[in-house]
Amino acid sequence: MARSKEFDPERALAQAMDVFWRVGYEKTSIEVLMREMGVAKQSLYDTFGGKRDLYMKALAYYRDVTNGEMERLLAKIPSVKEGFAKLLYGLAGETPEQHERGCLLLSANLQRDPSDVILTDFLRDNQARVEAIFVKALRRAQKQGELSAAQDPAALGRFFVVTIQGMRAMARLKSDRKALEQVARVALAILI
Amino acid sequence: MARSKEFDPERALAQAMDVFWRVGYEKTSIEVLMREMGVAKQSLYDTFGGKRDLYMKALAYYRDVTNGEMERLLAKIPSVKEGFAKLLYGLAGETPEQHERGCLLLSANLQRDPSDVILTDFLRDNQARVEAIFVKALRRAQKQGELSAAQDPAALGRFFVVTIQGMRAMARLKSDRKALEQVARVALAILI
DNA sequence: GTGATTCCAGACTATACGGTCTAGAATGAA
DNA sequence: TTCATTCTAGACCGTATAGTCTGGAATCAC
Repeated sequence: MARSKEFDPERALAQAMDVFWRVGYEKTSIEVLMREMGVAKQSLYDTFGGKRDLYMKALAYYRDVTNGEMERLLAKIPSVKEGFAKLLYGLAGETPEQHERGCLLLSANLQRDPSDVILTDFLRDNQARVEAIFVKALRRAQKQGELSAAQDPAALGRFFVVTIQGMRAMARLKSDRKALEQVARVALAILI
Repeated sequence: MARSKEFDPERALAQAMDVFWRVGYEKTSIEVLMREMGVAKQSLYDTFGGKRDLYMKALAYYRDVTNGEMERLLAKIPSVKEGFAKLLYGLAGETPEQHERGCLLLSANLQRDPSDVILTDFLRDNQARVEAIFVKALRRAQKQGELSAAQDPAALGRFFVVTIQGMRAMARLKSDRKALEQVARVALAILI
């Protein structure tokens, strides 16, 4: 048989995600990817395909990690309102470096070529997934009597997707915890 | 003396802005700028400096136009709540092409190199300007008895900046008027 | 008309980058 | 040991692009 891989593909993918996250797709060169991933050029192309394939894999990896965390957070906290508060205040309280990185998928949305249907569909699908996570939690809140049955979970879910993306954009421009907490407080007041 | 310019520099700048808006800074080539602006290469460099100088001028132009429109809209409508409603529903009701373009300055924020302090400062300054426009309107609302004096105009102003940016991000990904109107309705419910 | 200036078209340069290919060393199963 | 496979290192190629430079035509004040 053959020689076995000397690097851990998942670990290398995580490193690639990290680079794309910090630097952005266009500005990331194959050279820096090789260095950060610790993989030679030929191995990179053999294992992940070209730069764009690697990018798409990194996006999927990012999505799985972050959505999983979010879902777990909302599920484990009895009070749904508290769960959303943790989410928003947690975002506000991130480090300046984290604020600067922002959200890989939001950056992907604003850097993408609109004619790139593969990427666009991927991001649309992800937005639907996040909305679904939020709607599920909001329905639970209604069932628990925490949230008025008159409210529309779908509308509220979309609202929080919008709020988080807006906060991410603001945080990326200026890492101002207090300002972000003000926004979080206003947004959370919707949940009555 | 000399020959006078054959093109209108402001008109050419508006065209450049349009290209950067649709295509993004990185993907915009000098060649397409020349074509769309109707200006030869040498004239472009003589009049506007390099690509980056032109970009910065286009951003300033965009800022002046859009902020001016926003300020005028909020000032001319007696009810401040109605003014914000017009703003948000207006955004929701834009054409798919407009949604896809999104906001030039939001794109600039998410495409920028964080080490680019000139651009970063420019965008921070603009965010402060927009917040100030909103705060001014919200104070008026309080004076008119339209908004509770217990509310914090600074926090609400930031909240609407965040909401609009989030809506812009969502609209760029998927031009869904009804979904955006749902979000607008939820956000406007804050104004009590 | 004259001369300074600006216009346009296009050649040219330097650079960066994605991707392919070559060559030899390292590895592991049969 | 043998041999297929994967590894690393780096040469190489094609392309795209920002910016400079050249040259000749057009324009305007004097």
